[in-house]
Amino acid sequence: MKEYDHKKIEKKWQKEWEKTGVYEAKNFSKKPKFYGLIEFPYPSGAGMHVGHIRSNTAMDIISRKRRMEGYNVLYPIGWDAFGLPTENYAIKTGIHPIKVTKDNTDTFRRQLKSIGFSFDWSREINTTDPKYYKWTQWIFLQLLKKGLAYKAKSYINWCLSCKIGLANEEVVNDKCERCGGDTEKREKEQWMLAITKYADRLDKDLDTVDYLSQIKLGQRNWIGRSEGAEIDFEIKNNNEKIKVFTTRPDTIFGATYVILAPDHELVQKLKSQIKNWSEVEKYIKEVKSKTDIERTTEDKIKTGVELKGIKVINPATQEEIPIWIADYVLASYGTGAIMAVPAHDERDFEFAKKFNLSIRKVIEPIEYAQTGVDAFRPELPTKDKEAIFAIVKHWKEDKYLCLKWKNAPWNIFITGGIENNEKIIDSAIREVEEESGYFDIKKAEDIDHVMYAQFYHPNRKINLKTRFHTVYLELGSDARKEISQEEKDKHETLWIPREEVEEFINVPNGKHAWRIFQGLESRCFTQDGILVNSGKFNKLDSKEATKEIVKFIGGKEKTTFKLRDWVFSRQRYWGEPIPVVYCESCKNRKYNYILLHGYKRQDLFIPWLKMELEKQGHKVYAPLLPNPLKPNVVEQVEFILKNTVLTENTIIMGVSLGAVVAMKLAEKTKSVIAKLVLVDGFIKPEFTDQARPDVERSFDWKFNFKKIISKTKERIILADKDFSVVPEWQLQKMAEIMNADILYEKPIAPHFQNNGPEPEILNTIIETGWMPVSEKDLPVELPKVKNYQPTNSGESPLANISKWVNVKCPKCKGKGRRETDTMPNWAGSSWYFLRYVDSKNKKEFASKKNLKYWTPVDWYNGGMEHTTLHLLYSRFWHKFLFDLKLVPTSEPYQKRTSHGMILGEGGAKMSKSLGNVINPDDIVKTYGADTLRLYEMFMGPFSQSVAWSEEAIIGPRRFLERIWNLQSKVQKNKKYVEFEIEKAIKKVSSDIEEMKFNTAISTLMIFINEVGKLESISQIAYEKFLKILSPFAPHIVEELWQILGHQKSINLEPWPMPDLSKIKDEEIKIVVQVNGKVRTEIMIKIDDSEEDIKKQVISNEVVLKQLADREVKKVFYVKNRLINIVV
RNA sequence: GCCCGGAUGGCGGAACUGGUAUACGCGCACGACUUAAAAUCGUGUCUCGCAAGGGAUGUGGGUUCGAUUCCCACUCCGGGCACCA
Repeated sequence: MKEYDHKKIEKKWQKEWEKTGVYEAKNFSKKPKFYGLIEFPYPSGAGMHVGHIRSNTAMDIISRKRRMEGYNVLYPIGWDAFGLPTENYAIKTGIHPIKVTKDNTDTFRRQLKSIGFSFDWSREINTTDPKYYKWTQWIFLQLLKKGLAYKAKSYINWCLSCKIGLANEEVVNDKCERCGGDTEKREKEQWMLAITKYADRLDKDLDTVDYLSQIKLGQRNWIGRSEGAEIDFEIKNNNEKIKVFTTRPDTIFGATYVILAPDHELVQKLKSQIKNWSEVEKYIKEVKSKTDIERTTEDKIKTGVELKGIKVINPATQEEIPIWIADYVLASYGTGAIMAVPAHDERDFEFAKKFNLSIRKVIEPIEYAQTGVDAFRPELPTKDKEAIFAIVKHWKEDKYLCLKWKNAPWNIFITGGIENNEKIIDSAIREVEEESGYFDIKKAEDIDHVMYAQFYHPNRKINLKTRFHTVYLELGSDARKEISQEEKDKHETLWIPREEVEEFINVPNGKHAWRIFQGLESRCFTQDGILVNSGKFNKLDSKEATKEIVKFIGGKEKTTFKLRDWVFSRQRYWGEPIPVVYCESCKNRKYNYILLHGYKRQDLFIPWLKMELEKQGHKVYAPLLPNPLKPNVVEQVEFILKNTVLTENTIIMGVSLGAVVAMKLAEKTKSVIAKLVLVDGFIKPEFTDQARPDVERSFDWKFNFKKIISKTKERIILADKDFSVVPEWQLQKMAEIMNADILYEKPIAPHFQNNGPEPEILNTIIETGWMPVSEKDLPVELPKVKNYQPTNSGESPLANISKWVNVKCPKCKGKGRRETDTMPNWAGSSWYFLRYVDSKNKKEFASKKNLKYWTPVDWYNGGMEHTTLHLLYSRFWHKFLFDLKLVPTSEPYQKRTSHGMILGEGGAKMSKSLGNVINPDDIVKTYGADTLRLYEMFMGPFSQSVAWSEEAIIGPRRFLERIWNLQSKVQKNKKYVEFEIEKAIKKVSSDIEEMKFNTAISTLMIFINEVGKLESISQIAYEKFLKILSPFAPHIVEELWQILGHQKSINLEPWPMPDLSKIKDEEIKIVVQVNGKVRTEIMIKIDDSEEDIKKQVISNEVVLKQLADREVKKVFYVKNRLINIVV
């Protein structure tokens, strides 16, 4: 027997696998498919981190097991190579990022190969390869076409000394991470992606996937769905309204002022009416200059300024209330304005206290007893009652009078009902006298704390819904009357010292009242409760009241999200160029618009659009069409043709039936026209309102779509997603046969009938000047630059290359200017898993056939740090591609798990500066890849962070050596240790599925320890063992497999199924407990009856001794496990 | 401040769904082999106690015949978020 020489063995098998291509996935196969995915690495200059190996090995183990289980497995690899570190390195050294990337990926590739991962290297991808990013750019263009990519002003972090824009992660405590200098926020036009349009689905569809629960939670928190209402507050003596978003419409009667975000657009609009404008302006300036840190930490104390001279009307109370601006209200969330309800919101409460604003209570707390003997009994009637809670102080000591009830589980203060017309304080004094006998009251005070309780009263046998007023009483002396026997039977009275009261009181309401009384709890009550001071809504609970009140004040139920649109621009070099060209002349080109209304005159739609377009210098023809109430399409088409001329400068936009007229016009026009825009249009009459047969009969409903296409340069279909009259499939068919772009939107008013601007309509027809590069000209390749430093103006270094920047406009062929921003790192990684299924495709990002076969990803493992952003972004892109029918599923990943980090020795993060970085190459050299793999899987639970240990790695190495040495003990004819091996197979199989690799390995070790004690081992058992070890340590296993005389790779062997019948023991050991303490063990026959076992145990010597003469009260038997005797 | 994890021997950790706490590995100690050392193999290794027995899973309480596991309160460590109406 040779010695275990890991270097030789590992190299030998890595070569062999590469030669035979055993790990290459076959597109299409009769076998079931399995797609396992790891996050593709960023090839940094530091080389591979041992953490990469941990997660790669885990998926490798699963993939290898799946292959042996008969799956066609895809386990691909590639490089996420765009990004800052490489660019910063290029800035420092002047070496081209392409070269840096090439060197780094070469290192990574060599390192990954040295560990023996079963990647399909034939599908390797690289996000910086133009053949790859061509498709990243292509997806961006699709987003642009659908209106999901747009340019907007947004803030970037700007380093004053480096003079470059910084990513959020480069700003640490408001300082530049590179130079330590100051940073500020600068406004810049940036590309944005409208991920918020997918917020709802990104949230809801989490129900359909198998992600770890923390991951789902992380996603949900990030999306931040919150349901509430939008409510208008009218400004007095002005036509403006303040739109407010609130999740608590039930508290509106308590809204005593309104706050706008300092940068809310209304603030500027109201300037002329604001009497203290200079003060307001000063405040707005101050807020702008504050950094995030100042805003969020130092400034927990709230600041703000009243807008003097204007008031708004509270729509519920009709009161005039003041308007403030304050920076704790964010312009970016909800509507950028709130109604402040200081009595029921902590922040508003704090603000109101500071500025002396009025606080009005409109919700009183309620406690529902749900368990215990006083639980509410729905079958019994409920009585409403007013009552008191009396906190009574001792005449001398700091003690308080409490009652311990005898028939109910209550430790509580004195309570009692208020009788007719009785004053609250009088009622408290009377109750104290009745229940305790004390009557010398020195001081009495209503502390103005009211709360409800709904519970069952065991003495009175009814449900009560009681409103408790809290009263404080102080006794003057111990003077006490005799109390009735009836009271004595109900409860005992106790004096409890102040410190013990909170612990003693066991009714939540009582505890709450006490804490309020002690000043331990804020008087601001933020939960749901019962309404007061709310007019006709009094006595309703929050849930009921919310709906009613929204209806009453004409508000709108609305869901908002914390999620913000995705800032997609980077002023950097090393990223995908954004494939658009800016064309000034296209932006400024003036058109002749023809706007066509639908059935009846559409006053709501046309006027604002006409105004808007004319303001921009376009000519607009928007006639009232003949017979709008009995419309005839043919007649209307002729009317237009008679009254105006169609030229190549004409844009026709039709709404509803107007869209039909528009199509017919396009068919009839002599000159080609610029654009045809169809808003909620249709091509079949049965989808018009059935009450309008005249519309149906107005013409033959035949269209010459070929002609329409040839006569229009561009065709756009805009549809209200929720407008039910025209079904989605018809819109899609229209888009298909007219080769039109289709946009689904959620307009402000249904069917776009808002009487003010509908932003989506404007977006569709107003030219921004940003022209998409023609798809056939993709990719827009990154040009070579001399210097990677961003420009002084904050643009990317690309802006300096005039040859690259100055190009023809893709539309008018006039002078154009390329976008010099590049895409963020997240772009290429949002869809890379789709490319793997067809990585060399030149016509599509991946063929539908391959996508259909391989996607979704069955199992995706990655780091916890990527579970919010990367996962969300790629889910968004995937849903978008799904909507375009380009991918077969709406979710990209069926299952997502995550791994813990590997920390340096001692528990600190591995870093160059600490000098605790472990180079995997060294470990592979001294111990071998198999040892490294085993160690990383064995070191701790996979999902948790673990510190590296130089010492502990020897354990797995010794284990492998023991396995190696065991080969001399293998005997063909030996009876095999079936019990041990079958048990191991079962445990290892299930542990791998649960990613419990550490216990799987310990099972393998236990097996080897057991077998090592024997003289020899049967070949059958040894081979089975090698099979279940093979995913963990593939090299040594192949070698031993070959030594045993096998020709074919062990990879091609089937995964062993545990023979459960061999695991079952005839006789087993069970534990005998007396009073829960282990006393002895006995052997029983498996599945012996409880009776038999009891008999055996009772006569057991040890047990008899323990029992002494005590009587056996009870015996608990857990089948085949334990028996507990209670005496 | 909020959210999510975690806390078990000298160390990494194990324990199914509430049923023998400390599997497996490292380290350490002793022994065998050796002239010797390393390697290897064997034995031992939570703690108090001679033993019988008792005590230990961050702390305090609760539920239970029985709690590392469930509930309540708290402490410490790690990660994420930042006034989200």
